[in-house]
Amino acid sequence: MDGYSCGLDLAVDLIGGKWKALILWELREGPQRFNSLGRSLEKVSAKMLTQQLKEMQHDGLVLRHSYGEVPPRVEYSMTDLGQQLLALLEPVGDWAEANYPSIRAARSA
Amino acid sequence: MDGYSCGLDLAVDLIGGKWKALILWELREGPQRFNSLGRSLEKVSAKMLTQQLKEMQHDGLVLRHSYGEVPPRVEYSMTDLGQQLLALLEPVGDWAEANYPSIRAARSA
DNA sequence: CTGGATCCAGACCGATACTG
DNA sequence: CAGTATCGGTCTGGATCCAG
Repeated sequence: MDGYSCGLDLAVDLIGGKWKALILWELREGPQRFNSLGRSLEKVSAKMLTQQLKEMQHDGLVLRHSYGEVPPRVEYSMTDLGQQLLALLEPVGDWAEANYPSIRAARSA
Repeated sequence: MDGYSCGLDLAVDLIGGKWKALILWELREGPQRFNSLGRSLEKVSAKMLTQQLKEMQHDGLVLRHSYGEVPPRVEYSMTDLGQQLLALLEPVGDWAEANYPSIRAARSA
């Protein structure tokens, strides 16, 4: 496991980025184009989106498919690895949403 | 959900920090003292550890108990919320560890 | 449309020294 | 032991302009 102390360490490295988990989430219903992703994520800049997508490609979580067209059309989709990871992340998101009141309460205490 | 676009967004905010998931992990077998945590995490500085623990207290994930002793003794433990979250994070860690070979392969490709 | 390149402010984080 | 305070370098991330 190289420099990782445990699996969780590696997992944080894979999706700890500010946008990566959300990118997977947005891809849950199928491939999306670059600008479509950008609109879905609203607050992400093109620069960040490019950067995070590149890292996720490099980690084997997403796939980039460029149609060789003009004007350009590029679609991003999840790999098998990405889909597996998202499947584990969904319960975390559901839990967070369900416990939002508790978290709010803790924060305002 | 205030500024959060979905539950996953909130979850990333809760444990997206570089050390938070690992702190929960280290607390899985019971309360730990400040320096003990620091040694377990190895590469974390006292400053970072303090900071992340504070945020996690504020979010209701960990509890800080100070025995009013000299020399000081402070123990950190998980709240119920923290334990629930860790339970969901463990499969993610297990998955990452199991798929480490695939990830390595993707990275070196 | 899908980016790349550059600039810049602020956040992040490690090292060090200090306190109760 | 369990932190706090400060300094300074690095990295993040937004804004802007440019290219194929």
